[in-house]
Amino acid sequence: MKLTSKGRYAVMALVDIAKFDSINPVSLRDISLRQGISIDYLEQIFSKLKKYEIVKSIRGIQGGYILNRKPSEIKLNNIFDAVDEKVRTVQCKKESKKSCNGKSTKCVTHDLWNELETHINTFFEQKSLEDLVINKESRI
Amino acid sequence: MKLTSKGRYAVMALVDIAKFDSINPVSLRDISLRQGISIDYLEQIFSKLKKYEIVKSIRGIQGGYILNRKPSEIKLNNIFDAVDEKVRTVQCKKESKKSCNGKSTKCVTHDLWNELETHINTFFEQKSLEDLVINKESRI
DNA sequence: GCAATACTTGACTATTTTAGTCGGGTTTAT
DNA sequence: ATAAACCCGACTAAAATAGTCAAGTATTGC
Repeated sequence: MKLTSKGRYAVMALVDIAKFDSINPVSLRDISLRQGISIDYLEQIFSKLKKYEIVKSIRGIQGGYILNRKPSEIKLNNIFDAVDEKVRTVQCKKESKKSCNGKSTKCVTHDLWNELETHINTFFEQKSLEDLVINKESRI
Repeated sequence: MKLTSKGRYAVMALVDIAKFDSINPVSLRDISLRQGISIDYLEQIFSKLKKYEIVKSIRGIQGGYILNRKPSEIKLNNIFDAVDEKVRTVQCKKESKKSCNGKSTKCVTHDLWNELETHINTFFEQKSLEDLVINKESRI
């Protein structure tokens, strides 16, 4: 069980924007410099964040990204959803399908994973970008 | 973010033992047949479970594994710890070390990951093997 | 004793995922 | 025009995962 860097970077980058400027767009170049993440990788990440309407892009010189909503309205689960970093509820293997998708006999662990997923998601749903920004005054 | 099959299999196998027999050892062969997990892979997993004293082994014919503690005393986090499936608190990269391990300026996300880790672990600490066995009466 | 069952150990391998890189665009302010 | 910046899709290296394989050792039942 692990958290991958894509989700981590997404959070870091968004916190960076939230802290740095709430009006003018922030360029990936600046985020890259401040956070030590390659621009190319950031582009991948922001492409997804944009698709999920978490950020808006402004093209051309002086362009960059701005948050599409208030930090308090951007929950961590939105961010993780956007970058495909979801808790993987493991589906049952082909061979054990017969014992799993029947009516009454499901995998023992099936419910457990669902419950766990709910639990973790609840945590993420309650945490917003604002919570992270408020907690840490320091410029990174 | 995901759960790997090693942890999943470990839980499945232990639930299997807990359900099947609390006195006589259960062989990996039987678990393999019931759960559809290869014996070789189960061996790897049980080697770790044994090291962590979650199960006891009985060698020779009619041998197998038995639980070392009552199902109510085997918590999920014990199991995941045993098979190395831990929540990975991502440590900060070398490049950004300077901004992270200083006194007051830590990664924004640093605290977040710690908090998340605690949260997930709490969930696992509260869930025992017994909870899983009770919930599901069906033989898998 | 010996055969069969089952655990023990460690090396090996294939597949998948992750974490990026790279190249060639398009848009827009100045 | 040109430089800054976003856009997009393909590619790749490294690491993790999910297993396999082989050569044991211990125990029991006959």
